[in-house]
Amino acid sequence: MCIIQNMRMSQGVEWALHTCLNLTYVESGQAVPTAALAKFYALPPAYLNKHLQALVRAGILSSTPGPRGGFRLARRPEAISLLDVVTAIEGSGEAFPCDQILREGPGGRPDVDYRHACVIAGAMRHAELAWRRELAGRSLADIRAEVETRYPDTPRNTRERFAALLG
Amino acid sequence: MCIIQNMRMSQGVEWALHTCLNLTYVESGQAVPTAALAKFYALPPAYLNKHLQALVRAGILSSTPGPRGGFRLARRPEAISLLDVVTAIEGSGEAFPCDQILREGPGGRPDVDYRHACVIAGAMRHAELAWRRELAGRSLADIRAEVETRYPDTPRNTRERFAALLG
DNA sequence: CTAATCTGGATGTGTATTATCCAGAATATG
DNA sequence: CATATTCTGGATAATACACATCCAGATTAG
Repeated sequence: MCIIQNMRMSQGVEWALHTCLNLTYVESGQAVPTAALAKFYALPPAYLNKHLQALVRAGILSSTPGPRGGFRLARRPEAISLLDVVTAIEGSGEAFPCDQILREGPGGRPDVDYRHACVIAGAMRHAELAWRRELAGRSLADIRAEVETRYPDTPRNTRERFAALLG
Repeated sequence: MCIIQNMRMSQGVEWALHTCLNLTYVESGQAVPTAALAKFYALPPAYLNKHLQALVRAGILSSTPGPRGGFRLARRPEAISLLDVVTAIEGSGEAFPCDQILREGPGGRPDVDYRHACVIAGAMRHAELAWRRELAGRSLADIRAEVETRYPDTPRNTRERFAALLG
């Protein structure tokens, strides 16, 4: 009966955010392979690796092949925003798809780009900017600080799990 | 090569927003059938009708069956926000899908609802609230006023097109 | 040299979005 | 009252996309 749907970002965003956050607890210089990062949350390794590759392309992670290789943060946690991670996985395209239906409307002209001229598209873009601004204002370091305030065991738990997985 | 995707809302949102905006130009009391609303932008009538039904269920439009029937706004344009229309089509679910992967992590517990406990999920929700707030702050009347400032021909064009379609 | 690991392309699978059609109900008009 | 018009909602089909796997090739530690 209903066609109601949900604008959803891919689950990979969740994987990427948690994985990046965990990597802030790895002593710098040490790389973590896909297999260990996947086991951390029981994620499918091959597919998680695709997302890790996207994070490397975005300059958020760096990768090293070979034994003792894997992934590590490419920048300090203070310099990685939630928006950086979201954009790396989801792309920077707008959530409101302006198909420029005004072209077919009265007074519509084929030479006008209604993605810019349309007031509705502008309003939707404006709202998305507010969303991006919020995400850009929060770094992995901010998130980590809040986590440690609310769940003091997290650093120990995380490091122990990594130790076990890398053992 | 890439798995980069785009969080996208359905195209129906664009159809619904433009259609509702056009309906603000119809003299109240008059209903416009699906066929006319679809021709306005050369949209598929049967599918547009599904979206119109969703707008009726949301209390944004009211519908009348029979000859001279169709759809009209159920409230004044000042009382219909962009968020109302977006929610009617897209639903009110969150765009960030928290799959609670923390359950599988160190110290993860099956009895905790990580959609609330997870700091990352909270930050994503916070950003979405900023988006919703922007959309809730803009009414169809606001949009119409901005349209008329920038494109003074719009009221005449819209009414003429409706007159032609309603014959 | 060998084993470990990343990279990126090819491919498969299932779900969601897009779209159509039809039977049934409601109603204006003559 | 008969008829044509229009909405409603269910069934169904086509297409696109998200999710997932696998493999060959490149890189590097030991």
